[in-house]
Amino acid sequence: MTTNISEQAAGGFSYLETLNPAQRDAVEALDGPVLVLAGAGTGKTRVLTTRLGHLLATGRAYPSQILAVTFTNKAAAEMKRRVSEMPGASHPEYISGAFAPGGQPMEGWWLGTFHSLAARMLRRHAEIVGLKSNFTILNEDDQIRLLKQLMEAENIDVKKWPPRLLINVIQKWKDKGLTPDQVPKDEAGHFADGRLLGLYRAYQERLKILNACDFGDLLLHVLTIFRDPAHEDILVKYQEKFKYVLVDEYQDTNTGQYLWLRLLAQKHKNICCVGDDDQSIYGWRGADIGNILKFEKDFPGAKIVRLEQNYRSTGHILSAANGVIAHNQSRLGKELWSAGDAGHKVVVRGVWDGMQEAAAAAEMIEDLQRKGIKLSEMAVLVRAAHQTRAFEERFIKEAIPHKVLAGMRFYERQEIRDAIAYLRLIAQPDDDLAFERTINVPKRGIGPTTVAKIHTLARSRQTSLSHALGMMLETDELTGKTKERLKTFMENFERWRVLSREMSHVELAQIVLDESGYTAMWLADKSPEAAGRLDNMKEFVNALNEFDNLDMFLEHVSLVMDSDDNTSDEQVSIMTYHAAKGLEYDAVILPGWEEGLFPNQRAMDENGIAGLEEERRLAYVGLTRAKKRAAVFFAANRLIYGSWQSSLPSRFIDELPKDHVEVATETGLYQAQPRQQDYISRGRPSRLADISGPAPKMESELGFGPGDKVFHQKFGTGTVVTTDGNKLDIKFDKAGRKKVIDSFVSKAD
DNA sequence: GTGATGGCGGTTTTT
DNA sequence: CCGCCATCAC
Repeated sequence: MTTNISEQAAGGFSYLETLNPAQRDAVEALDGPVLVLAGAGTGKTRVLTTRLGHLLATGRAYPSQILAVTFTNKAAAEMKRRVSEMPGASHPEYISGAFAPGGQPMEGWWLGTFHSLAARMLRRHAEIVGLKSNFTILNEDDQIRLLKQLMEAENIDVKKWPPRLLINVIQKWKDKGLTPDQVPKDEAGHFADGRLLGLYRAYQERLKILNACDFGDLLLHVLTIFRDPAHEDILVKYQEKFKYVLVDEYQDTNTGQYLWLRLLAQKHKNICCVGDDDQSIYGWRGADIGNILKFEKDFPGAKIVRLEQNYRSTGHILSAANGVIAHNQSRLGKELWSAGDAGHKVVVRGVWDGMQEAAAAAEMIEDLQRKGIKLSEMAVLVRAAHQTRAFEERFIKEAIPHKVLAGMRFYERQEIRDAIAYLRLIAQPDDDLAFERTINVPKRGIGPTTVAKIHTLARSRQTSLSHALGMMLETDELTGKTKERLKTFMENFERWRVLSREMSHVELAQIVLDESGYTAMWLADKSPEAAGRLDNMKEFVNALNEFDNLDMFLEHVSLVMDSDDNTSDEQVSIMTYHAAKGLEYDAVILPGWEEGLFPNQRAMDENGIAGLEEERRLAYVGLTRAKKRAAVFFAANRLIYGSWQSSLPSRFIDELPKDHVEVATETGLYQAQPRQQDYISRGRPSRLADISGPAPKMESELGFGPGDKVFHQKFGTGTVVTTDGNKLDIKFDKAGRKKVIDSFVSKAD
């Protein structure tokens, strides 16, 4: 089987000749540690895939000996696709099965996300950490519900300590590779009155009983196994197996992922990490740019290659992006250049409010279409998922084909999660969370009291809810209709479990949805969204066809959380900056460049300068997605929590170098703002910032004071109640009480 | 056990 | 303004 490979090796590697010298360097340095600092659009993915193909073509390794890690499922799928097109890698032995549905790693290939690869390892050694190999992977919702239950059992006030917040803290520990025993005592701190560490421990215990783990556990458990001297053989086996390690988006790895990589690469030390510090946008999830700096320390003699020639964007766009990112203090520093022409300047346009912004985007899209750019080559990128709505609505109105790749993901929709819960409970009777989700959906007259009874029994017998209910049904604990219904419920599942062995999971899913009454429930529902939900359920059953069996599907669902209906038709894409990483479009529209929204106020409040710089990197990522056209919008007014707020243009707009910008603002809404460099909080101060902020002055910066009569274009006339810097609290005659920036009102008499 | 009502808090980004 | 909850009447 190696014959073909050596023939390839004997011939020249034609694919190397199309690379520039730096790229070629990065590809050909196969042995030893390599760090590739690759700016946006410098051919990073190309280098990675070519390198992967080159490893195969030169016969250095079989696919099973290469660990290739990406950050997103999309990136993993893309890499598989591109490797398969490599001349040296096209040997059928290597490619067969490379395209697992949903981008899961296939037998033989170890190419995937950190999480999917770790899950695969964990399934092989699950029993070491007290799990069974068919453990379920919890989503965020399950995690929060579970923690909440534990808190209620421990009498911790869930109002004072929102489970969502606490689960985040726990998640951060997990991201750092810390089990409950390893969390530094002082770090557990004041959370939940000092009881968070105990909660963490209880939560992990509970997960074990449920035979489940959360996202962080996938890596954490594997790390635990690797670090356990009693199981050294396992680590050694993997270390020997993986002759070569490739890592994409290295700047976004967190500590746990870093430790995982370092352990795995220890034997052969052939590790190649590709990253760009300027595109590090996952600091909030524990990503540590320090990992880039640590690389040389941990792998002495590492070869460092810089890719700075940009092939993606035209000159003005690239210069604009460079100009913005240059304002960041903490960066390794690099300047991208392009051999291409200057192209068009970045358009900056101010509009009155969010609706006009969406209209302006629609208008621009139609204009670009007339100029010959395809809809599939355009994208609207936003800071936060909720911003997508205004654009979606407007595009529907204007009949602009579009797809939203953010916000509610397919598998997170209620009806889909319900359907999945049914399937989960069939596959795993002990899945308590699925049990709770299905027990009274559709309504069966099983209320909290009954569920509590089952809970109590389950807890005292240390068993699952399903099992506890089974026991209970043999007693007289339950009576009448309740008992009847629960019996039917149990019998249904037993029957479905039998069916699942003899029929395809697709048929099974359809039967379960119908027989459980779930379909009927939505058919009977006359709310406007019921029809859409039924459609989604059809799509769901359809999606099952892509998988060989139920288990594979469930694995996919927990890791991917997105359906693959990537119908790359003629549609404009709407998504977040985070989702856009690694993608490129001819034209990119970047709305919402306003202080507080982008840069996001909370990011700045919580993380200060570091937070601001991460926001700036997002701006950089956004701009560098554009090949030919980029447009930045900001609105003077926003509807926030149902009330209108004036907003100021983002400081990032001022940071765009003038020579590369074309201002297209009609009403003079935009003028450069004089401001101090190191002053973070500007515009409306947040609740948090208020605490330490400067004491409010009686008079605003523009000379408004309490009692002044003022006029606002949107709200009409009103009276100033209080002032705080340039922010006025005004009681409007018609519109009620609003907070407004003083430059948006004028004195009235 | 269920459905209606009203108060309150919340909007960052994802595997 | 929305969705989530706790509470209350049936």
